[in-house]
Amino acid sequence: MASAEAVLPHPDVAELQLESVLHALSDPMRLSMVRALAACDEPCPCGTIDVPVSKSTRSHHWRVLRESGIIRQVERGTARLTELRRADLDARFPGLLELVLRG
Amino acid sequence: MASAEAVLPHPDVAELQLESVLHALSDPMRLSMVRALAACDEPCPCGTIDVPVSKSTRSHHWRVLRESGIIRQVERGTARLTELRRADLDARFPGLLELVLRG
DNA sequence: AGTCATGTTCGACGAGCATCGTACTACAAA
DNA sequence: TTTGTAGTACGATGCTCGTCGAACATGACT
Repeated sequence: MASAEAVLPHPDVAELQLESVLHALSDPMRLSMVRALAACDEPCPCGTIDVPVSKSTRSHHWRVLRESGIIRQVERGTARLTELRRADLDARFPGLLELVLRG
Repeated sequence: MASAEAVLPHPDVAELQLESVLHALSDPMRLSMVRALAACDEPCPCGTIDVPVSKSTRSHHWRVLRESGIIRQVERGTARLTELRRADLDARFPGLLELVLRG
């Protein structure tokens, strides 16, 4: 059958808060997760991005990134397809993402 | 006589850490301080920028901004002349400051 | 000298956060 | 059905951070 996809709650583009975004990106672990995610060119299960922390901590970080509007997640089966909200971030904070990815 | 100026320790341009800068800017109070500072076109005593916190808290925030490399401070008399490190920030993280000041 | 202004430092307090392990949910595959 | 896989939720722990007041330092001005 067609894959059942459930969308999680995400902040709208207009609701993105600079403080929240900066705070989310100021954590080294989350920063590396964002950079790793940028290397994928398609939405990928967040489990495929490995970071040296426990499963629950990783889940926590993805939540922070999602709630600040940096990533978008869609549930498919047991997996949670994750991608950067490039266009939204560029629209709201032009240049920020590029800057962060360059390091 | 010539005004006695003492320079405080500042991180070098090459030492600026993205995480530290983002963390410093992710606090609403510090963000407003940076924006207020940007409105001055000359180095001004940090006391002239008023924020709704106590004197010691304000001092703490200036220290965080200085140690992350966002501002430069020079002592002159009892005052501490403060300015944004625009050129340094632009060199290291192009576009970031402009983006932050725009909101 | 004495006083005022500018700003730091210190200790304390409360809130938030990064981290973990365990328990739990839900889909998939055998 | 049973087992495995992907991920969340919860409670606990320890650290960091924003905040304050009080004390201190230092230069300027009378």
